[in-house]
Amino acid sequence: MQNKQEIEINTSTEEKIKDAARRVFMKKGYAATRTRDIAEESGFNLSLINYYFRSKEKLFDIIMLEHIKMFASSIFGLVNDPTTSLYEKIELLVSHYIDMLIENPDLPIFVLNEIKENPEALIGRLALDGRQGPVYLVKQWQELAMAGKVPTINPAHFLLNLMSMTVFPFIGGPIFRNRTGMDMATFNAMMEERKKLIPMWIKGMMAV
Amino acid sequence: MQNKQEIEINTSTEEKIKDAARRVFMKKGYAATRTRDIAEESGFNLSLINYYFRSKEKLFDIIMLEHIKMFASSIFGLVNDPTTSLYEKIELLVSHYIDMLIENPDLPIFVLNEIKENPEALIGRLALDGRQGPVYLVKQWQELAMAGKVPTINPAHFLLNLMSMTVFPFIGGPIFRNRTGMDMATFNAMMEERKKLIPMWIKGMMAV
DNA sequence: GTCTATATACGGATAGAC
DNA sequence: GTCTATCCGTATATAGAC
Repeated sequence: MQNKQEIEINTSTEEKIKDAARRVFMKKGYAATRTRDIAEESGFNLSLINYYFRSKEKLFDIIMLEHIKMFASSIFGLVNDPTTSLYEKIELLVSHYIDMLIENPDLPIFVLNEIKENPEALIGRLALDGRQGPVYLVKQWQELAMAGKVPTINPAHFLLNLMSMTVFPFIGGPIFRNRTGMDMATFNAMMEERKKLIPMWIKGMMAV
Repeated sequence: MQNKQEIEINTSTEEKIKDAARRVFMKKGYAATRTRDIAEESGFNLSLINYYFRSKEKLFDIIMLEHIKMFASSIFGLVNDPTTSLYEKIELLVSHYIDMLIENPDLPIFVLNEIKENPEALIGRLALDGRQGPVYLVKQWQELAMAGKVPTINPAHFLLNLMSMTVFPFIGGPIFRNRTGMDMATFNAMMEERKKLIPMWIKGMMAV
């Protein structure tokens, strides 16, 4: 009787509420979300949110932590893989992020916005999850730099460009689609194209 | 007596409340902002907000409209100037935006986030302000394309890249600075560098 | 125009029945 | 575990004095 409920997978009430909360928080942000919205979205009663999660804030914390992990830690293995070249890493990074962003287009603006509103509480966790120690990707860059195979400008520019070109189209997506009259399917196809284009452009920038 | 107050410039109570509201809304977003915060920030009494603006929402609308205009309409003349080349337009655009973003680093995430939460209400206005009719910048691009001087991929990619590389560093700025331990002055200096780098990179991408 | 005091509504959280 | 009913703090908005 007691261990029966431990076996349950993703259809438990608790999990359903979390799923609903994820959707509502993502759409409206923390402050604009009412626990009543989450209850309605989940199909369960308002009081169950407090029964399972104590408070709106605790529920939000759990979900936010999951998102931050999704953003950061999933790429840890990738950038530390000694068997792939720097260029291959760039290709894999871009491809990985674009896949994730097509699935969750609202994720970046949600995370970045909540971090902006509450930096102390959230950036600390993000750092925790970034793991310490040297990243293999950085080593590879430094080797290229010493060999004079890479421009002398601050390498952070390239990292910024990589993230910019990958992530920003999703953040500006709603406006962009509105201004160009582009539908979602065409937009996503364009993002798929960018999996190959972005590494190519970055490569071009990095050529001395 | 009646026309005296028309001459007042930016030090009226109304304007001070608007300034305060701009700051608080920008920092916390619409939902998380309390009219009390605005009152406190302005140095005036809570009730004056309703006296001058009827409601929190109306005050927000006014400010948001100003921001959207700032974003969109200030570049109208620039992209329609027949006397500058396409490349010069890119340089001017990047330079213009980076200046604005150094002044108002929180502006993009604020505007993009509020638009995401309330697209119907806000995107319509943005379109209004975008003015109709052909943009000279687009004509110049098409001429280059017909002359085969530009790659065959969707030109929207370049527009996206331009905006991405210009705007995104400010959106991701807090995280970026935290991860790299970079201070604000160094960050801004890096953004200044990008005024020259971004047009150069875009030019490289556009070469066939 | 600007303030104090207050009406009114809303949202998070809990008590308690089932 | 899940529901109904309700409490209570907080936030917007307004009435009315000065």
